[in-house]
Amino acid sequence: MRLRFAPSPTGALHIGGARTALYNWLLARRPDPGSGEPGTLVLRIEDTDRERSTPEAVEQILDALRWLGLDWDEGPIFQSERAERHRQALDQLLAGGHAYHSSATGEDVRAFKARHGAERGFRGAPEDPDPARPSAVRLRLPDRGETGFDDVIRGPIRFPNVNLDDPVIARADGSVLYNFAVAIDDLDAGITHVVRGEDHISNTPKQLLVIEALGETPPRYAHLPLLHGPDGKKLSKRHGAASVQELRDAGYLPEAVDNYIALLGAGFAADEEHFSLAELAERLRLERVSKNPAIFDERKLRHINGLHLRELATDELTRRLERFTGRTGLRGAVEISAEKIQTLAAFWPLAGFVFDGPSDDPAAAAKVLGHDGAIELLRQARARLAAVEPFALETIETALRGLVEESAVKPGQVYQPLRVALAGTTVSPGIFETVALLGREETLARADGALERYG
RNA sequence: GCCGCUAUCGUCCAGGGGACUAGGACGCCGCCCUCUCACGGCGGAAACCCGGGUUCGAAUCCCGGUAGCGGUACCA
Repeated sequence: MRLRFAPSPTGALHIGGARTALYNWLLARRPDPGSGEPGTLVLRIEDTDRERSTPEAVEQILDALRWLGLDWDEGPIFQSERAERHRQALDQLLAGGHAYHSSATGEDVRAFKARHGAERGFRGAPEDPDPARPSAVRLRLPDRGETGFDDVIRGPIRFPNVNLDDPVIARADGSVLYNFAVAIDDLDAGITHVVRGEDHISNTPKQLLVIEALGETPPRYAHLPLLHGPDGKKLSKRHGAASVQELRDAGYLPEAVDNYIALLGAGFAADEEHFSLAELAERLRLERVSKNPAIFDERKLRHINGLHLRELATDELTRRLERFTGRTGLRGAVEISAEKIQTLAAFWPLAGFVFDGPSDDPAAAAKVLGHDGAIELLRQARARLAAVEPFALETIETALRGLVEESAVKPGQVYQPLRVALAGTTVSPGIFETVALLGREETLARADGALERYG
């Protein structure tokens, strides 16, 4: 199996494009069910639009792919670097009478359809090339018969040739168009399976016709369903995150992103959905991929992210969190926060107080410390903590639970004022763990600070 | 308009002629656990687009309609 993926080099790696890349990668990274041989993955860059595909933009795409844990065996191959070969194939078609020069414009095509009916494909009149006035090149299509293929996911798809326009395959300036270039490149790279988005279904007959005119054998095609935003429309910025880069910035783990986007359309049995890349590669079966478009649901991504996050060893999670936040010395706080966060971004709002001091949340203070007896209980908690020996998790817990029992109050009446004194907020990691991490000196200082301010 | 693809809970997936009283997950609601928030556990509400046909029997197969989406460039 030889596969390829060809992201648009516009800087942002769209989530749909990421899934296409991932599926190709998964398919290539496990032994072919038939031969037992591993597949080969070719990266192709469609970079003919110089405005959008700068070297920086291309590098951003590659970076996003690497972040997802994907690699490739050959490439990147730049479409722009293959101009000579494209020119040669074009000459071959021209010489063989499969293509012809045509200066027909979009206007001419519309006029043609007005005469022959909207469903009638455009057929142009061949013109002699005039060096003074270069013209575009169109592929000559047959009127009879149909062009079709057996989609691995969807089954047979057929297009009556009579409905297809003679496609322009080269511009007047000699540069070739995507549907021509990609067909040549797939052939030359020996691609056996083209796995891409559903938006390419109607491009397929054009590519097939090019390959046929060249007398070559086409690869197999599999068209993946598209990904949409929660409103059913094409996924875009206003849906929150539309690119892999945005997901990374939002604190998602690459293994969770891989897991979730692979699930959208994977058609796995419903009993499990928490997978590593290796497990995904083992299970993915193109024939089972769903045919309907999926809606990207960030809430489910969060859930799966939480699963992968809690699976990380503390040291590894610490490493990632330190890189994400740009801070160091986070390990202790990570240890007591890990089970409470779903994304990397959730860590600092939960545990940042350990390093930056209690956050200033007057509403929380008023709500908790304003209660009858809260200040007094905080004072007593402070006193007990001052006397705890040694200052460790178990002894701290014993001391505070003792206070709860002896005061005959609900646990929260002791813990919440203390929490607000230490963290500034009503939500934090476990109170005993927080006290132990802060240490006696810091804990007492913060308790004193709260007593002074609100007492 | 034309060409094409698709149609099961709000969402993602199972189920592909009888095992369907349609299953799981996310989300939502309730309860339990509990120092807050999470995690975890238990329970609940929630779907076969519509109409024909085939068949003893249709969510499942066929046809039509409708809807959604994609394409319709001298873009990729």
